[in-house]
Amino acid sequence: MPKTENTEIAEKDLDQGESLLAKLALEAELADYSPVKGCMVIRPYGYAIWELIQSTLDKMIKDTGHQNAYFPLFIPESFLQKEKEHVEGFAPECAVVTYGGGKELEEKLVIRPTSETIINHMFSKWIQSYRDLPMLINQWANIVRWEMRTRLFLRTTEFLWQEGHTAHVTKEEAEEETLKMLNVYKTLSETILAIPVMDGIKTENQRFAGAVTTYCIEGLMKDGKSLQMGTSHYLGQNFAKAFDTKFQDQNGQLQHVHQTSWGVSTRLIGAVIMTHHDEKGLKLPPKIAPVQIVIVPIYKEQPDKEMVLDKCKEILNNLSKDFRVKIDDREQLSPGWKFNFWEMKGVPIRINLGPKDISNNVVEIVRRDTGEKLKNVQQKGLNEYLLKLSTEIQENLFRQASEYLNKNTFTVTDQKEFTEKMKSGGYLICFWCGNENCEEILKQKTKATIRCIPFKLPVDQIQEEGYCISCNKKAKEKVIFAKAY
RNA sequence: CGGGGCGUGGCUCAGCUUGGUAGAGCAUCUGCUUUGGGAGCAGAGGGUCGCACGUUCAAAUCGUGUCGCCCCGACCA
Repeated sequence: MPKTENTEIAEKDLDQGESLLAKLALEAELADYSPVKGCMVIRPYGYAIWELIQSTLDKMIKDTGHQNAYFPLFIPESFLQKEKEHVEGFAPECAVVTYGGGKELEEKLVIRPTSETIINHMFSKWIQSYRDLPMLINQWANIVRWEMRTRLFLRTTEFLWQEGHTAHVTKEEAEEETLKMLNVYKTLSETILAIPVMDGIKTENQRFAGAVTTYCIEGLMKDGKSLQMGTSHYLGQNFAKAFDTKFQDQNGQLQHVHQTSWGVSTRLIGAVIMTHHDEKGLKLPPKIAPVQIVIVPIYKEQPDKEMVLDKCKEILNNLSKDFRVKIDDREQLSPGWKFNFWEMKGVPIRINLGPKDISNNVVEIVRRDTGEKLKNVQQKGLNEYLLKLSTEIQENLFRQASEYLNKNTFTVTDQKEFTEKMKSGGYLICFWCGNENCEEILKQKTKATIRCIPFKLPVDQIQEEGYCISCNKKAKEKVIFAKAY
């Protein structure tokens, strides 16, 4: 595989691709394969990451006025069929229950691939007047989509997510909501997961089945492929019409509501894995690290041991106020083994503590993001020091990922260059005439698809008009192409 | 659904071509020495070789079938 000049995409990453993802997820004990094909078990360490993402996002969702609720896993088959595009989009990947209680069911039950239909059914009951609007609901749930090909965290048959569903009086209000939540996702990704994203609009090809407009955030993974990390849809009145979700306005007129839906899933954990790692293993951003600091005691003989462990506990107690911290006091394992173990698990900060440090009232600190060893850090004021360091690591991971994104984003104007550059992955920005066929031709050639029509472009790329990368006709839209998961 | 790979102690795998008493490393247990970047020595326990049928005096090994998982492709808000 030829290495393009400006790219830092390592050849080994290109080769390993997803086996790298599986290796990291399995080794770091985030997940395991389940006995059921395409499904995975999220292990405690992986689930702890999810809980941290979840609690942060849950607060953001509530802070923007939404309330949590829960709707059933089973959806009557007839519901799905009420919206034409929706059923066409989802039918092939639905799991359907036909038996219950030992009898064949009168109406088959679809295991939710998403909940627009059943939620609209309820909305149409709950919404009568403009005074009932906006209705702002979120649910945390599991969903099932029968995918042909699965990958740990990135695409599994069952996965966990959050789906927001809102209903509004006007189109404008609903569109504003759609963009507001997309922006929440962007903030979550950048400030919590330390992953920079491209935000934009999906082309018709990739629009959510039943939506008017689909917006997305896309992240560039370390192997050069793009990952859709979140979507937000303006649904217009499509579902409202299908489910007769109407309200009476101030003039007494009946109108259909304007709706949105938006979601992110456990795929975000896959994004973290594929963005932050090196040959030693994961690098978890402090804000979602289940263990932010691990203390490794180092001792030789008995009197040392007790003294070292006591000191470790003392430090743990102090740090516990500000951090998720843990002592690895397993006796049978050598310090060296523990260093490698916690590095593989992605713990952002490690403290090595031995007799020498204790006699000098210092500790040795090792940063996971840079590998840097910080010797002789004073025990006095350690919390403040580590709070600062933790922030710095969080920011540094984001900075590194941003640099990577910038270095692997190119503007291309002719097809030869496109084909050549796409070999090594990354984002290619170019003009596109809007014809789906043009995208298809390039997809056949390079496997790349249009990820989105970006909201913002680098300053030097602002240009009113150009020529379609595929057919060379005049084009107004600039799009981002990439190979995708 | 097509192509490929795999299935052997808890884990990673060798053994299969050319049938002949099931192996290694790691892990576990015991003892001693160790512990600042994946510790050493000595000893011990643990497997009806995915399943079924067949060939054979004899099958982890050969044949047929079957089940499962993984990978690649087709598919995919």
